[in-house]
Amino acid sequence: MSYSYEYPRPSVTVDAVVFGYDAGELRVLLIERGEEPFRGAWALPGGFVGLDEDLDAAARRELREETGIEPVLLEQLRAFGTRGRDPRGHTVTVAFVALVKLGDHSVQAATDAADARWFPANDPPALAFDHAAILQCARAHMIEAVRTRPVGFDLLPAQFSQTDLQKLVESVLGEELDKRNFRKKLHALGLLLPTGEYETGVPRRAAQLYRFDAARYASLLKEGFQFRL
Amino acid sequence: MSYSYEYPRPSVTVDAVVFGYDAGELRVLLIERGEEPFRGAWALPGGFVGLDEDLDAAARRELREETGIEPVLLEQLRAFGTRGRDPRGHTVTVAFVALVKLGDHSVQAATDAADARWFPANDPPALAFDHAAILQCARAHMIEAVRTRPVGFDLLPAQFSQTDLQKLVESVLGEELDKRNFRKKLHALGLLLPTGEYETGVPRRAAQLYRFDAARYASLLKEGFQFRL
DNA sequence: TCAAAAGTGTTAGTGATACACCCATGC
DNA sequence: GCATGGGTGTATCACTAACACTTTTGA
Repeated sequence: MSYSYEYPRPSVTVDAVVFGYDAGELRVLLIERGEEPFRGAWALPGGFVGLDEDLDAAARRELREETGIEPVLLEQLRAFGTRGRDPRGHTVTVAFVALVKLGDHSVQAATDAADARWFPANDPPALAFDHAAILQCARAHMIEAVRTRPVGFDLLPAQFSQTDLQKLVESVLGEELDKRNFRKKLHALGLLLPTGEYETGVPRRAAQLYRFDAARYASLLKEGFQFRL
Repeated sequence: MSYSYEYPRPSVTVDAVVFGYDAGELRVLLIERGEEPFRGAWALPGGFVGLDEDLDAAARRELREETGIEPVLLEQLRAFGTRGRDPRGHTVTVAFVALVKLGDHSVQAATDAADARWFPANDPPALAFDHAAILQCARAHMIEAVRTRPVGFDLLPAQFSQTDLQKLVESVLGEELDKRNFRKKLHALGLLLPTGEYETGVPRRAAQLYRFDAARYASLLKEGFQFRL
């Protein structure tokens, strides 16, 4: 007996909602389940927590194993533990949200994932377990996050135009924003550095590219600064 | 064998940070542990999740059993699963925040709680496990909550003065607010109904008492209203 | 020369902040 | 009559929201 508890217990899993951004659309990474239950269905990547494993370490490990992705930003959403959410028996899952720059990663399914692909976050396929509810919760989390933290900088490539960032924010919020007001706020924050480079290959005037001033953001945070778009 | 999984697994517990408000101070309900580990230490009420039990049901059950309290408002904070947080073996706990009107409840310790008492939330005793970190997280949650949701109405008696509410908000935020501005915002929200009754037994002009217009708040919420103080 | 997006300022309104005095009451 | 908090309004400032045209470029 490897446990010191005598109690019967629910199982513990982690699931990750991995968001990326591509072609003007927020995307979510899903795997096709290669094992029962829900074999052949799409699901969030995730799996069982090891006996002596931190929750976030477990989430990273499952992500790596099932999809080949190593996210920079991974944060906990919350736990889901409704009775009956897993047909195999009572299972509590701790859901995480991860953000990745899509260009930095090519996904490759492995272990118990038959396939791994990006889907539109706002129009996903049917999902296994209660993963639709978890995704829904993660999208609500993103709406909050995109306004109060510079998450756009984790989703976009290192260099991006102001319009790129605006389109991303709009696609998360599901509403359009005024270009001039958006840029005014952006410049007021003082977190954008022009790189001196420009878009290429566009059939119109090329936009200035910027990068995120992470050092300045870190120092502003220490002074109690609150990001808000 | 009562499990259908072959995996070794962490244990799952729930812990509740129960906040009340009394004598101008935010308070937290703690129990004195009657069992090892940490016997005799103060801790958050909580315990093991039953094999087929919803997380919030488990939290309510543990609260009832250990302290006699049945909170109206109970919401999940997040899961804590750092390796080594429980000396008995890897244990994941899902923490909840509950708000109660102190006058409605008298606490009484039971089951594995030797004692149950209210402590100042901002100056608690040393706590078992990682409960100090959980409490810290719950306090941060309250700071956010008190600004964006009418939580004051869950902590105060049914009738209260504007000053009561302001003092509560101030004690959660840890900063003082301007009386006139506070009242202006409060009235702008339109959620306070004067009851026509007044404070009694105070050696000065008695303050008008109000109650929270819960029906109006519910209907405002449906229209996409966002509470903010 | 056309299409498509880049870039750029002003105004009006709304909400936030700062601030001080008189009033009612109980002792 | 005095001490205590109850109750009230105004002026300023900052931020938000609404709004349209010219410029650059590639095809």
